Amino acid sequence: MPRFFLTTAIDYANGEPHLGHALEKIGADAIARLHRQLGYDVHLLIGMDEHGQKVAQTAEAQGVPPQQFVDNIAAIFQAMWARLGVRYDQFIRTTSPEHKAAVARLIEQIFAADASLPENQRNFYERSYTGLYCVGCESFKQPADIVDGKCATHPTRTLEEVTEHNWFFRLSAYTQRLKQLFADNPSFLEPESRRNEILQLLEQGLDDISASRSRFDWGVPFPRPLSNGDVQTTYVWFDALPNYWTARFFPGYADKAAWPANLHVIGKDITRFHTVIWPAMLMAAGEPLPGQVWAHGFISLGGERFSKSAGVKLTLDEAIERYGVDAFRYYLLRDVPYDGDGSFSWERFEEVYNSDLANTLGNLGSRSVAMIEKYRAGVVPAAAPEAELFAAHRVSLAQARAAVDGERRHRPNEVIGALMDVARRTNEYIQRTQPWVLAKDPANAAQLDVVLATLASSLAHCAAWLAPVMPDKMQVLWTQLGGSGDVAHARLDKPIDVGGWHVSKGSPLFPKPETPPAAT
RNA sequence: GGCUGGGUAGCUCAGAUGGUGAGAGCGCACGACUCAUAAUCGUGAGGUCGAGGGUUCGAUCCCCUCCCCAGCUACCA
Repeated sequence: MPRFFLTTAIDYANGEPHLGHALEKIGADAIARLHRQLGYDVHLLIGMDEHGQKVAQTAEAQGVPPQQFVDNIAAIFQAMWARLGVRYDQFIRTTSPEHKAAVARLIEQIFAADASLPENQRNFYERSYTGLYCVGCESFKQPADIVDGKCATHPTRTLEEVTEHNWFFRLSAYTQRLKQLFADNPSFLEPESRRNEILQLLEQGLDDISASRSRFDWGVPFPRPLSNGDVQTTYVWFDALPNYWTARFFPGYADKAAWPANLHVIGKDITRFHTVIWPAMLMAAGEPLPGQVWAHGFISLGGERFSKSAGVKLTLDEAIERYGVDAFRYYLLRDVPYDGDGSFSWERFEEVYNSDLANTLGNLGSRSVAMIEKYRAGVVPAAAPEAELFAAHRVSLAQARAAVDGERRHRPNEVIGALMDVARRTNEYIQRTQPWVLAKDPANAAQLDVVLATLASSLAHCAAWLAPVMPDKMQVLWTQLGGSGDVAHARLDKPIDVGGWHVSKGSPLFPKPETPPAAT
């Protein structure tokens, strides 16, 4: 059984989960579930990035010890993932002893490699860093952040020139090897638009980066002191990024999280870290590289962008409560192309819910089950589905397959599109064959058998393929059709035989709300 | 400023190595049907394919200029 180890970005424990977090996790969850149903041995890693100055500051502002603060945030995130049906296999936290020990291990691995290199080529070296420091932000500012000689966010403060002595990582030495990586393996980073940006960056050449910092201590102590004896704190690159690699050092995960991962799912804002710094670190440590980095787009709300640090304008609770978790997952995955940006609006949500879920899919389920009950006492005839219709269905399913692990991989919205084609085509088929007319004359019994078997089979495929998107609702549909057990165990790469299944009509899968929802 | 990708029906988008009538879904209008969640099916609506110029027998798709949008341009994560 092929394994598929995928990760999502670990979320910064500085606030509550919002729409942007949800998009990434739901997308990764759908990708993971699709792979499970295609027979992969899947390991989905999710977690929290809990160190750094901001977390320490926020905790202090709330008068809480930092560990207690991040424990609380982590619990909130995990509760949200549970609520959203995000089924991860491992939840990693950078404050875990296992992670901290493994970070030190990775750094030591690089030092070990350095031992055989001439001094001017060693990955880690000490250097003074001089920059303009904003007291307001408590961080160094880059030229882009500076307006008229002042920090853009604290224009009343004076920027101070501050010098720090740190451990540095010789990122500049990897420019050529990274170029080679992208030349040899273009799909290392997708989508292509993001890859182009990184290639451009590499053309400009890379600067070395800090590996340790002195101004905060909420983090992993850098394993080696500076020559002056100071022990500094491991900087974010060497603390957060390695979580994908340190996951296997947690008890019970040595095999499941065995390095390398097949896929890193990240937001487009952190592409550079994952496709330049992270591979360089791994090269320095002599570790294999992850299979692929997939940089998804963002979702906006009324034109305002969501990011990890943006304010919350829409609570996930509101979005979930409107039409239920599964409808929310469907809407996000269907309307936000994973390789592009999308926007959230209540009007659009309602439109998608009514059109796709209630009218096309939900109603197809209702009418099909009703007819099987009415005309065949609830038993799906053991006839072969109609050949021509299924030939068309198979084309759609092949497209869906390609959107999982084929040419168009990691595009859940295309899986959804293909299955909606199946549903629409099946509705047309009903209209064309008019089973209610066939049912009036017993001479048409064989023909009616074919039609009803075709409907049940079409729906079973919809349920199986859309289960990764809407786990609960598709389980209900599957059960209504008479499918046994867990729809999540239905294989997508094998035919589904529905002959003899006992259908049972329930309440509508996607009921329309009694009163129209409030406008945005 | 530099670089990259875009600007196609009301909305979200697909598409053509340049050539009979430019497509899909949704929304809308009209018609059909009744198995079904007043659902479904069919038909239609006529969008200067961002603006101007050029190449060509012919461009929305090629070239040039311009306008607009998004992203990237490296130590908050």
